[in-house]
Amino acid sequence: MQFFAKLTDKLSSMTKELRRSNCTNAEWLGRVDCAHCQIRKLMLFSDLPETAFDDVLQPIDHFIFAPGTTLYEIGGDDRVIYSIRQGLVKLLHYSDDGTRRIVRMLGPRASIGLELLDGLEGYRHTAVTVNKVDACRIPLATVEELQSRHPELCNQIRQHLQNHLDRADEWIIALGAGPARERIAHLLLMQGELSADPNGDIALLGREDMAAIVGISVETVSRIVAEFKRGHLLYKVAEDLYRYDREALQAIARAAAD
Amino acid sequence: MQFFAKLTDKLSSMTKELRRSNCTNAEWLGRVDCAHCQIRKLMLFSDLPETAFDDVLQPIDHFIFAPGTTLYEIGGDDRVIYSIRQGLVKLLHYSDDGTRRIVRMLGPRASIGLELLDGLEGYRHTAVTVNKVDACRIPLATVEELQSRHPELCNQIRQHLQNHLDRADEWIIALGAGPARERIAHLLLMQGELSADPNGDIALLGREDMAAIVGISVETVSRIVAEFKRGHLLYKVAEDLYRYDREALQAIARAAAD
DNA sequence: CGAGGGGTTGACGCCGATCAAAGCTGGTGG
DNA sequence: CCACCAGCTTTGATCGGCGTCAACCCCTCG
Repeated sequence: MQFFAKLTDKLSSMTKELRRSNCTNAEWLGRVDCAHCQIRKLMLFSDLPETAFDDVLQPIDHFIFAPGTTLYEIGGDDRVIYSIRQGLVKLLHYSDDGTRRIVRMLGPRASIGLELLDGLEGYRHTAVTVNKVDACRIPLATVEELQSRHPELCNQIRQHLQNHLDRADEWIIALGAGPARERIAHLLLMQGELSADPNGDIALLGREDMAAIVGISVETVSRIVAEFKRGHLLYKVAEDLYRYDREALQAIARAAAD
Repeated sequence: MQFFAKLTDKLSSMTKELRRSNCTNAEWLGRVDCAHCQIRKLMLFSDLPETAFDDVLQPIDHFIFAPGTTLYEIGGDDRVIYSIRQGLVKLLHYSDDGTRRIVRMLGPRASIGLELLDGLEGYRHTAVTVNKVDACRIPLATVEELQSRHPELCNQIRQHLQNHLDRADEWIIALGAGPARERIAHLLLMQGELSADPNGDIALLGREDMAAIVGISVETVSRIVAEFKRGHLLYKVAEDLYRYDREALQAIARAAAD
C-alpha cells in the first residue's frame, strides 16, 4: 500500500517534470536522502544536522537534466527551488522584441529560485540548463519547514542571495561595459574561475549565449573568439574543452575595465 | 557619570563620521529611538516589536549627510550599515584605470552595507550620497544582536537583499544593453518610479553620474538629454525638478529592449 | 573680474551592428 | 555509403552610432 503510494508519487513527479521540460527529457534519479548526501556540507543545507531531514513533509527529488531543459519560466511559480550539484544553468530574461539577455550563469553549489521565498511575484527569470545538469529539486514548503525548525538556515539562504548579488554586480562591472574584446576576455576568465576543472579549462558556450551574456552581436563574438583562437590565447585541449592564456586575457581585460 | 559616557560617545561618533566623510560634513541628529520611529514600519526593522530596542548594546545614530558624502569605501569594514530614510545613495565601483561605474542607486527604505553580515570581505562597493541624505547608521553588532533575539528579522533582511538583487537584474537588462537613447529613457523612467514625488517628477542626475550608470560617454548622455529637452519629452517644472512624457519615453525604451 | 566646474555642441574616426554568403558538422533518409 | 539539409560558426562588406578631442557657454564662487 505504502509502496503504491510512493510509486504513484514518483510517477507524478516525473511526468510533471517532463511536462515542464519543453525541450528534452529529465532523468529522475530518485528521492533524496539529504542526511547522507555526500556533498550536503557544500550546499544550501550545510548547517543543518542530519536529523533535520527525518520528517519533512514534501520530498526532495534528484534529477539529471539534459542540456537546454527549461527548469522554470519567468513569472511562473512551481513552488520549488533547485540546488545545483553539477553543470551550468543560465538565468535569462526575454525582452518583448524577442531579444534574450542572460543575467546570470550558475554552477555547482548555487541555489536558484530562492526569490519565491519573497512572496507572490513568482520566478524572476527563466532558468535553462546549459550542460547536462545534476540538481536537486526542493519544494519551497520544505525549505520553509526546515527554516522554521532551524532558524540558522536563514543565514545560509542569506549567503546564497548575497552570492547572487555579488555575481550580478560583477556582471554589471565586467561584462556590461567596455569594448567587446574586453568583455569576452572577462567572460572567459569568469568561466575559468567558475570551472570545476583544476586547470581552469572551460567548455566554450555557444556564440549566441555569449552574445546574450555580454550584450553584443553574435558575429562580433564569433570574430573575437576566432581571433583569440588564431592568436593561441585559446586552444582546444579535448573535445568541448578549451584552455586559455590567462596572462594574455587578463591583459586584455585590464585594458580599460577592471 | 552615565551622562558623560553618553556624551563622549556621541562626540566620538560625530568626529569619526566627519573623518570618514571626505567631501562634506554630516549633521548628527541624535541617538535614535527606534521604538518610537515614525517610519519604522517601512524599514528594515518593521517586524520587530517596540520592546526589541530597549537594551541594544550599541546605539543607532541618525544623520543628515550632505550631497557627495562617502558613507563607506569598497573593501572597508566600518561595522555599520545604513538605513536610508530620505534621499539617494549611489553604489559605485572604480576600475583600475579610474573609470567609475555606478552599480546601483538606492533611495528611501533601502538598507546598504548588509554584505557585511556575510563575513570578512568588507563592503562590496563605495557608497556616496547623491542628494542630501537622511539615514540611520546601525552598528552591525546591533543587527546581529537583534537577529539573535528575533529570528524573524532574518526574513526582513532577506527581502532587502532580494530587492537589491531585483534592482541589479533590472540594471543589467534595462541599462546594460541597447542603444544609448533607450538606456537613458529607461533610466529616467526608473528614476520616476523610484521618486517619492506623486507626479513622478525627478531630479536629474549629473551627466557624469548618468554616464557611469548606463555605461556610455558623458557627451552622448548630454546630447540625448538635451535632445529630450528640445523635444519636450523632458521639461523643468521647478528648480532641480523635471517632468517627463512617460508615453514617449516608454516608446523609446520599448524600441528594442524591455 | 578671472578661474573653475558642469553642460552643450561640433567634427571626425573607429568599433561594432547589420546584411549576406560561404565553410563545417552532425543528423536523416534514400 | 552518399546526398542532402539544418544549424552553427566564420568571414567579408558596408554603414551608422557613439567615443574622442576640442571649443564654447553658463553659472557660481573666490
